[in-house]
Amino acid sequence: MSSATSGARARARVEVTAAIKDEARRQLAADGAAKLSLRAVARELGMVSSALYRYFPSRDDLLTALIIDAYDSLGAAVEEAHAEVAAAGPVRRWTVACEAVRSWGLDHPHEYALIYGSPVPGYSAPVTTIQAAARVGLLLVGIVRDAHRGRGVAVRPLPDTLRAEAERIGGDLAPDLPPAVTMALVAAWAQLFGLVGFEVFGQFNRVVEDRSAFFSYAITQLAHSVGLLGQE
Amino acid sequence: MSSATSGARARARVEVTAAIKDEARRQLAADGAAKLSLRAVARELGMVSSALYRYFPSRDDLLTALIIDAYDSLGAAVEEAHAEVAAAGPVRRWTVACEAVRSWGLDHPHEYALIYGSPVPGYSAPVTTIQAAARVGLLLVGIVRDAHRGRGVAVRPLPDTLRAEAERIGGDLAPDLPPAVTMALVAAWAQLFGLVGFEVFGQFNRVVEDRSAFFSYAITQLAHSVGLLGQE
DNA sequence: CCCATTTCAAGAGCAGTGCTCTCGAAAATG
DNA sequence: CATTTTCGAGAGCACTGCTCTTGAAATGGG
Repeated sequence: MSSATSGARARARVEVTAAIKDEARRQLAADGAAKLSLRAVARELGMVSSALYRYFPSRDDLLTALIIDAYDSLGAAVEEAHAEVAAAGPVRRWTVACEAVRSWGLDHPHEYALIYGSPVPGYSAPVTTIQAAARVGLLLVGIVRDAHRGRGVAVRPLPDTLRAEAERIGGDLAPDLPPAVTMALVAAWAQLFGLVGFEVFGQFNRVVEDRSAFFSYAITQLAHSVGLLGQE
Repeated sequence: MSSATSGARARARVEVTAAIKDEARRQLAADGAAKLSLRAVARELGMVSSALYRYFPSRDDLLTALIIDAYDSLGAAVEEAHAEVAAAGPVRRWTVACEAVRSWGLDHPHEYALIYGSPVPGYSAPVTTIQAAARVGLLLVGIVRDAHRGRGVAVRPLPDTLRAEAERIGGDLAPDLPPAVTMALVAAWAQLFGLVGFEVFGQFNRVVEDRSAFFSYAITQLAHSVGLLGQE
């Protein structure tokens, strides 16, 4: 029962697993999560549907694997885009990271819906996905923290009610950040995905025309709100 | 072929249609859109599944009807909550409206997912839904417009690139609003649903503990961004 | 090296789904 | 009253997720 690699057998297993995920990802990107069919995946791979259950015990498990991959794909895309401007100032780094989230969402609408739209399988995400989901958030934290170390950020003061909460959140990942900045950053994090989600899901359809310009404006406002620009 | 009411027959038809939607809404609220089954709805109503197709030509059409109803339900909830503080200042009106959106989302997570999560049926929403979808947005516009008429709102200046866009958007529904306010309002609109969506879909799960306090803080920041508070 | 154990693909089969078609009864219309 | 339209019921098709059994491989210990 050892999960260790036992030679050619184990190698074939990871290969088949990867092939299944690849084909599933293809169907997901083409038709969305609702139309993803285990039987169609198996058919396309030339195997019978019951064989597929040796690799994924259920459709939801396959979907969960795709969710984690989607988080990873988004995280990698954002990190890659950010890496090219890692030496620039915080505003540029912030802008590039946010734009990368938007680009990825527009390029992968169904994957975006899978992770930031309604959670399709069970209700609460397995713990495995949490790490993958945190990548973008952590990168944004890093940008703001560097800016704060560099020259101090100015943000609207925080109500006392939230001081403890902000210190608790900040304690885990950015103890050097003032509580007001931590809280503003969490809000900006959610708001960024609100902006991208509205565009990806067509909520801007008869409202906003020049969506690139609008998004660029909106994330600049967000940069303000976390103290990356001028005084606030 | 007249669609006018032709007596008892037409009355029965709207009654059955309503019963179908009610039962479908029940299943939607209980198990989510993915598990909504035409056959189960028919079974529960004591009719055979094929009879249901006389009222809704497909599952997607039934879902579309539920989407419109969900938009209306949300719109009504927000308008009702707002009506009780219609005489108060703009900040209170803004706060109450945003809180009503959050409450409705937390109370109806599956309906919320249906309209603001991934669009389940076809890709682009039918024109019918647009009106229903606009209710909350229009209410927010009204609050900010009143505030502007009252004593003028102050907002960060708008880049020239977006001036035309802002005037186009504002021209349809709030010509008296300065372009910078219009644009900030559109952004705040999307960001509000980003905040609610993150909470409803569990994205705050191991991050934010006191979500009520956090939300209250975040929408106050949004009120700032549309010029409802202090300077800036 | 050989034999017991595990791993896996294949097939049949079950319960459920959306949807279409036909048929007969009932209601509405001229 | 006769005719047209409307509607419910049933059978049936193609599809889904999933389970169980069967037989052939590959694996690993004696």
